[in-house]
Amino acid sequence: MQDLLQICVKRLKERGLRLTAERRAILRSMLRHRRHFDPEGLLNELRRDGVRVSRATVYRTLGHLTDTGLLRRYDLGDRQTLYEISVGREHHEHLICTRCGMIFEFVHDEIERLQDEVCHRFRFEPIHHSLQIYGVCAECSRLEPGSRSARDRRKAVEDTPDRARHA
Amino acid sequence: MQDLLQICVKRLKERGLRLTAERRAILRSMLRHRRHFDPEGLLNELRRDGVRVSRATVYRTLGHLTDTGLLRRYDLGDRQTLYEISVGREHHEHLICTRCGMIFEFVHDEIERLQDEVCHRFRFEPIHHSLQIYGVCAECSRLEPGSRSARDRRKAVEDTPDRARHA
DNA sequence: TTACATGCAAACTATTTGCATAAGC
DNA sequence: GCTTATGCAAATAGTTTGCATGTAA
Repeated sequence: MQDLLQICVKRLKERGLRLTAERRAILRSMLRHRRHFDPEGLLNELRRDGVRVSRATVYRTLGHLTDTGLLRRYDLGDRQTLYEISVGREHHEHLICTRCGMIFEFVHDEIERLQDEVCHRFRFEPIHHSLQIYGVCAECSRLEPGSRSARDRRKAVEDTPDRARHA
Repeated sequence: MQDLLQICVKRLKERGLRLTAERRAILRSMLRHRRHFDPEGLLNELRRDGVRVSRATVYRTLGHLTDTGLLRRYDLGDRQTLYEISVGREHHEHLICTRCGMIFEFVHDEIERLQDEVCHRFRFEPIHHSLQIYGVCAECSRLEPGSRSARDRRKAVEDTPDRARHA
């Protein structure tokens, strides 16, 4: 994790981006995430840690980090935008439970290979991709016969952003 | 196309949804699209045709049609939400050119099969999925050495919503 | 010292909602 | 006639931007 920070700092400098106190704090905070995070959540963490940083700066910084390839941005629909560190992490796909909002990840080489094949056929130069499968996770189909929308449920669990939310 | 209208009308009635003049106009308008369309574009078409309908009604109706399975909604990221008729159309994936905004579609049974396999492994019950590959299309990599963002370009071409935008 | 970054508040975009009125069935 | 749908305008959520001020290099 320390070296990840080094890599990020190096990359920023290479791009002529300045290492401000705010950016340092944002890097530190985002590097704590094993998985994805969203801008608002990151902002909350920063505030909780006593870091004074504006929402605008968080958005601007996440944008820069995405541009420099240090972050990947995923648009999961329903107004959910997630970021995750791309350094040292394989690209992966998402299973999104529409009941509890839980997001599972999986890596699938063969699917990736087939995508490349398609791109080649279209003479399309792929930069990145994003596969989301929406449905009902094992726990939810076991526990809940009714269904709340992912959005409602997400609001209810927003303090437990990174792990399974089942009991 | 006439029968598609019949199917839609039938489905609405089954769900106890009323066939208002506005909904009729929305159905007529959306059924003209061979491919995807977006809410704002549809609204513009309706207005162009002299139909008086509010934006709220368009959104509400598209929501209903999606709920009843007559439409599929795709969230392509970068604030693009597209709809397309699902009746009589296979599900497909998207190649999105980040320079010209052009969207290509492809169907890939093997990728779908592998997805089902993954879902099964996770005991995840898939409802729908969405695969987007972002990159540069053949024309763009040939024509334009520089690159405008998809968003900028999209604004420039918003009057040609459904076809290739090259030359 | 100078170009780049920040904070603030206002703007923006896509979408949703409350409520009074209108109209299918 | 009862219930559902509509239009309007205001609300919402997420994100971006203009501008004066601050600061890394």
